[in-house]
Amino acid sequence: MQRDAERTRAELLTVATEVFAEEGYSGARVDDIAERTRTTKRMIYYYFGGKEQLYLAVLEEAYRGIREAERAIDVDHTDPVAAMRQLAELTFDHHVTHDAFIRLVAIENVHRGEFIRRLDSLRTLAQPAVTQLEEILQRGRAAGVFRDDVQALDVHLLISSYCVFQVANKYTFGYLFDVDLDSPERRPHLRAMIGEVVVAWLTTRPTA
Amino acid sequence: MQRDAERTRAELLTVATEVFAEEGYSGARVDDIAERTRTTKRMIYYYFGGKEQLYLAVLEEAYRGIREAERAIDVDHTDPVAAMRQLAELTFDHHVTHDAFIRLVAIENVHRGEFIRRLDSLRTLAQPAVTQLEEILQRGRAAGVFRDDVQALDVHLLISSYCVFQVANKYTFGYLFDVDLDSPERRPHLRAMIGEVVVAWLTTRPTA
DNA sequence: GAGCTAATGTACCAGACGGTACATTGATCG
DNA sequence: CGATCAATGTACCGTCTGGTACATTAGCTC
Repeated sequence: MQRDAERTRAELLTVATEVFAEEGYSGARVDDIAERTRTTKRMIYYYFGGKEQLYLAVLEEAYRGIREAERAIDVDHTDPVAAMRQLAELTFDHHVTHDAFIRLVAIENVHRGEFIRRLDSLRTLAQPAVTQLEEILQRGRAAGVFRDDVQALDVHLLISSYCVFQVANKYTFGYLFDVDLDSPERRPHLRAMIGEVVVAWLTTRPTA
Repeated sequence: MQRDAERTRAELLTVATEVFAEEGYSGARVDDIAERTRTTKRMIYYYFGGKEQLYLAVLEEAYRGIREAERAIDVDHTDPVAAMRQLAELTFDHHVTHDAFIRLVAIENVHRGEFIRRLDSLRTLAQPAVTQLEEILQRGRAAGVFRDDVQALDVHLLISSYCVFQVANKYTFGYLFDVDLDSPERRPHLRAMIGEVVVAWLTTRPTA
C-alpha cells in the first residue's frame, strides 16, 4: 500500500465527520468509522489518540470550515434594508446547505457543550455573520430606518434560531404538523419569511 | 419487597426519561436506568420489552405531558395584539421550564425522527398552541391590525424556532458568543423580544 | 391455607466496543 | 544500498452492554 500520512488523516477526519453527524457521539462506532476508510482502526489511535480526540478534531474542523463558508456571504448594498433582508436570506441558504454541521452542533448541545468548551481556538475567530450584521445595523440606524434599541447579537440570535430550527427540527416538526420543511415548493416561502420578519422588526418604532 | 406494578412501571418511566434526556438514546444505559430505580433491569424487559420500546414509551409520555401543559397556556384579551404578544411570551416561558422535553426532541431529531414516526397517537392530538394562535390571528385580521397573508403555522414556526433554540442551543451559542442565555438578568429581555418581533411582523403591511 | 399467577430478583451470556501489543513495510537519507 | 523510523496492518484483550433463563415470592381467589 502506498503511504500518505496526510491523505490517511484527512480521510479519517472526513469519514468520522459523516459518522458522528449521523450517529451522534455515543452512537458512532470506532470500528465503523475505520471500515469506511481505506485504512484501519489502528490509524485512528495513531493520528488522533482515541474516539474522543477524533470527535474533538471533527468538531474543530467543522467549525473552521463553516467559518470559511460564512466569510463567502457578502452583502453590500447601499440600502441597509435590502442588505439586511439579503443577509437573513443568505444565512438561511447557508444553513440549509450545511446540514451535517447543524447536526454536529445539535449533538454537541445534547452533550451540554462539554467538548466544544475544550476548543479554545474556536472562540477567538470572529464570527463573520455577526460582524456584517453589526455593520448593516449601524448604517440603518444612521439612515434613520432602523430602530436603535436592538443589538446585533439579538438579530443574529433571531436569524440563527429560525435557520437552525428549519434544519435541526425538521423531522419532529414536519411529522407533528404534517409539513415538509425541506420541500422545494415551500423553500422560497420560508426563505423570504425570515427576511420579512427581521426587516419588519427593525423598521418598527420601539413600543415602550 | 412490597409489590406495586403501577408504581414500578411509573418509576421506570420517570427515571428513563431523565436518563434518555441526559445521555441520548445510544448514550443511555439500561443498567444505569435500572440502578437509579428501586427495582431491577429485569423489570424494564418485563414491562416494556427492551431499550427501544422503553424509549418509545418515554417519548410518547413526554409529548402527552407537554400537550397537557400547553393546554394551560391561556390568553383571551380582547386586544389581539396584546394576546399575540402574550402567547409568544407564554410559549417562551413554557419552553424554558421544560428543558428535558426540548432535549428529548433534539435527540429524536438527531435520529431523524425514526422513533416518533412510529407513534401515531401523537399526530392526532391537536396542538393547543397553534389552535389559539389561529384564533388570535383571525381576530387581528378582522380588526384590521394584522396583515392577512401570514398563516398560523408560519407564526408558530417562528415562535417555536426562537424558543426551542434558546434552550436547545444554549451551550454552543453561549460559548461562541460569550453570553449566558440562561441568566436571570437576560431572561426578561429575551422573553420580551420574541413578542416584539412577532407583533412587529404581523402589524407591518406586506411589502410585495 | 392451598393453589395459582403476576411480579420480582439473581446470575449469567454472547456479542459489541474502545483500545493496544507487536509485527511489518515503505520511504528517505547518508 | 543499507539503516532508520514514520506509517501501517493484524490479532488480540478486558470490559461493557443489551438481553435472558431460571428461580422465587407476594398477594389474590376459592
